Amino acid sequence: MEKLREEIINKKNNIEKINMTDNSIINLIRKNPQFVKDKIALKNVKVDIDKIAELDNEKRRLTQEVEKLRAEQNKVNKYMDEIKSEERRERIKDMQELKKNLKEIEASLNIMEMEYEKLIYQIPNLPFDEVPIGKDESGNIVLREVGEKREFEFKPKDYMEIAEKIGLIDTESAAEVSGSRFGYLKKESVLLELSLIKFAFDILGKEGFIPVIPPVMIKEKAMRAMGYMERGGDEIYHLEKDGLYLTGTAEQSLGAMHMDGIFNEKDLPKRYAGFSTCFRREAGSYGKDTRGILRVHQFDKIEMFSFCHPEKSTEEHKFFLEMEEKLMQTLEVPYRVLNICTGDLGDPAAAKYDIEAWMPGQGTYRETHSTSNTTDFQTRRLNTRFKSNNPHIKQRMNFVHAINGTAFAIGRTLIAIIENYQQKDGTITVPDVLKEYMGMDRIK
RNA sequence: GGAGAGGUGGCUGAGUGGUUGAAAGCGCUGGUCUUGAAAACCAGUAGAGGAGAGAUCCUCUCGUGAGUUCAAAUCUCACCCUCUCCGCCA
Repeated sequence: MEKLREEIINKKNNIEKINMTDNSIINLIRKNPQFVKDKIALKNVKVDIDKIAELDNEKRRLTQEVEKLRAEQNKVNKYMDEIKSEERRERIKDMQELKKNLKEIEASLNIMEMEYEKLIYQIPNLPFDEVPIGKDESGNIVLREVGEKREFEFKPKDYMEIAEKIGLIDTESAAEVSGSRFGYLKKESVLLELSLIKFAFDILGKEGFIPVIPPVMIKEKAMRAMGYMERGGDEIYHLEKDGLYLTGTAEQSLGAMHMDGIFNEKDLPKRYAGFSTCFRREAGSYGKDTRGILRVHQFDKIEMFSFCHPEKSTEEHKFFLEMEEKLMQTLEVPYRVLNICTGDLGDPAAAKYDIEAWMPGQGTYRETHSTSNTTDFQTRRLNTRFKSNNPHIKQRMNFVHAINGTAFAIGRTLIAIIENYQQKDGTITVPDVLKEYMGMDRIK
C-alpha cells in the first residue's frame, strides 16, 4: 500500500495533466466513442476507448462525491470562526469525521485518475476526414510532380561517388571516429550548407518567420508535451545523467518555447524558422540506407514552426507546403508532393504532406521535406493558448494550433543538389540561386 | 562546484492560520466626454473541471507534490524552477 502510494506520487509529478475543454478528446469519447475508435484504427493504433469511457464515468461520479463533501466542509469553515466553544467543539468533531470519509474516496479517485491519464495520453491526434486512408506508406498519394527532370547525356552517378571523389563527404573517417551513420562534411559541401541556410532564412524572413537557433537538449516534460515519448521513444537520444533528451528536430524545441504561454489573438500566426542539428537513433532502421549520409544519426536542418488560430490551421498548413515548394522550385530541383495516408501520419499529425526530391543518380524520389498540421495535439500538452479580444464570445482562452514543416534538411538537400547538378566531368554546377552565396558557380 | 535570495492573476506587486480567488497599480474591453484622437472619469476583466435548457450553482488552482489542522497563499518536508555573488569556462 505504501509502495502504491509512492508510485502515485511519482507519477503525478511526472505526468503533466492534459487540458480538457469542450472539444477535447474526452468529450468526443463521451459523445461518440465509435468515431474515436474508427479514427485511431485508421492510424493503426489500439487504445481501449471503452475502458477510458468507463473510467471517465467512475471518475466523475467519485469527483462529485468528493466535491459534495468539500462543499459541506467549506460551508462550515466559513462560520467556524464565529461560533462559541460548545458548538464549536461539536462542529470540529463532525468535520473530523467528514475528513476521514473524504480521504478514503480521494484515495480511490487518485488511482482511477492515474489509470485514466495513462490511457488517454496514448490516443494519437485524430486524422482529418480529408486524409487518404491507408495502412502504411504504400497508401500515400502523389498529388503532383513538379519541375522537369534533367536529361543526362551520360549515366548519372550516385551522390557518394561524386562527393567522395571531390572530397565533399567522408563517412569512412566518421565510421572510425563515431561509428556507422555519421559523416564529415568537408570543403564546398560546408559552403553549400552555409549558403542554403542563408538562402532559406532570406526567403522565410520575408514571410515573417523569426530566425531561431534553439537548444538541442530539452527536458522530458518538453519532449513528452511535443508528443514524442509515447510511441517512438526509442528514436530519441537520452542523456540520463542530466535528464535531458537530444532533439531529433528543431520542432521539439521550437514548439516547447511557448510552453504555458498565452498569445494575444492579434499576434497570430507566430512563425519561427529554427536552424539546429538533429539527432536520431535510427533504432528501427537497421540495414536500411546504410551508405552515405541519407540516413544518419546527426544532421542539420532548418525547420519552420507556426502557432496559429485554430480556424486558420489548414490554411497555414497549405502555406507551409507552398513555402517548401517555393524553396525547391527556386533551387530548381524536381520533386513530387505526397499526401500522407492515415497509417503513415504518426501520433501528433492530423494531416501531413511530404516532398520527395528527384535523385537521378539513384533513379528515384527520396523524402526531403515533411509538413504536419498537429492541430491542438501538442499545444494542449504544452498548454499554449491564445486570448481572444472579442468580449462577446464566452470562451476567451483557447488552444492555438501548431504547424511544422521542413525548410531544408541540409544533408538530403546536398544529396539532391549533387545528383541533379552533376556534370559529366565529375564537377558539380552550383544552382543559380546559390551562386552568389557560394561565391562560385562550379564545384570541382 | 560553493554561498545566498526568491517563485502570488496578462504584467508589476501587497498579503504569515479563518468570507483572501486574493489589495493596489499597469494592461485589456466597454461606456461618458470629444469633430476625431489623447487625457480624465465610470464600469467590467484569472484559469480549469463538473451539474443545469438557462439564469446560476458547486469544486479545484497563489511553482509542483505530500503533510500538520476543523480550516493553509500563510506552518513542516521533498522536488522543480528562476535570480544574485564566488569559482571554472568557449
